[in-house]
Amino acid sequence: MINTRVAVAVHILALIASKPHDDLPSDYIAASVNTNPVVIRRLLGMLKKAGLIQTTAGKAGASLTRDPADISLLDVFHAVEPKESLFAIHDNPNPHCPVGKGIQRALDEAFGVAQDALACKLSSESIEDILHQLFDKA
Amino acid sequence: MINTRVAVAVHILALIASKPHDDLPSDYIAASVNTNPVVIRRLLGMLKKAGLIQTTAGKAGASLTRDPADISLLDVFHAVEPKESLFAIHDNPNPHCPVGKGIQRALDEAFGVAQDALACKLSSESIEDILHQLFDKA
DNA sequence: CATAGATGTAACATTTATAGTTACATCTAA
DNA sequence: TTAGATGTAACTATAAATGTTACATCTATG
Repeated sequence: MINTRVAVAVHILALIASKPHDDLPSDYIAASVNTNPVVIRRLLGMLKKAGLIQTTAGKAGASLTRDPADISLLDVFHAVEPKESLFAIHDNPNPHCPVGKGIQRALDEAFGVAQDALACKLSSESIEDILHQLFDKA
Repeated sequence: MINTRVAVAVHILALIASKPHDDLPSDYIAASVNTNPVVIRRLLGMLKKAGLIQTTAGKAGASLTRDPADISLLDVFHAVEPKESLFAIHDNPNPHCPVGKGIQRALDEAFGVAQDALACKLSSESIEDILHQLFDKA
């Protein structure tokens, strides 16, 4: 199971996007997410490093660097998840066994195909889509 | 990142499929995977519970219950990964915040789409495909 | 310019999942 | 009967995720 960072980061970005004219302190965001403000600031740091938001030390609030429609869930995923492989593969299979020798490459290939499909879908969903889900009455 | 159980389980099944006439003891499989035999037996237990293999207590070896072409990586995934959701979602977002109130449902929806795409690809790859990757010369 | 309130970040604590290990009851087959 | 397996419980070790405390530093304002 993938950690909650992706979910929380989307929550944060949706919150910022939903109040573009307010400066939301990390305490406020933390109250919405229901966690510690430092957890929020850590994630804001990662989102900033990924270029998705802008902040100023000492000054409350964070702002999106681009339109919510142009921030995909894949962007968010990559911002908060450093590992490039979704599936872990065991180390040091026996190189003297025909299966052990080639299994890592075979798994890389097979898992890669699946991961690409996941990434493709994530790249087609945006923060704006999340906002619509949140606020558009069915 | 997803645990190594899926990778190891595929390794195990490929090994069994590659030697259909041998009874491979868990010690042998463990030597190929490079881990402890009990780890292998645990995974064999899960694969058996999922109906992918057959074993007999006290008797060496496990056999596939169906053709390698009919065992998909999605089957393996579900056999060793009990959680139905790939992405974790944080608990107890603030219900008094408009974003907090609806975020879980929105994320469920968004992540579900991506997870379905992943599952689709995994279901289209079989143990037989892995064997081909391992043994067919390019 | 002092100060209240914010960010940025290090350091530590807690919890949980994963993986490895030991031990042993039980079964199979020779 | 006995050697060699499986099945499984129980314990250990390790790592990752999350929560928390503390504090340096910055911003804006009276």
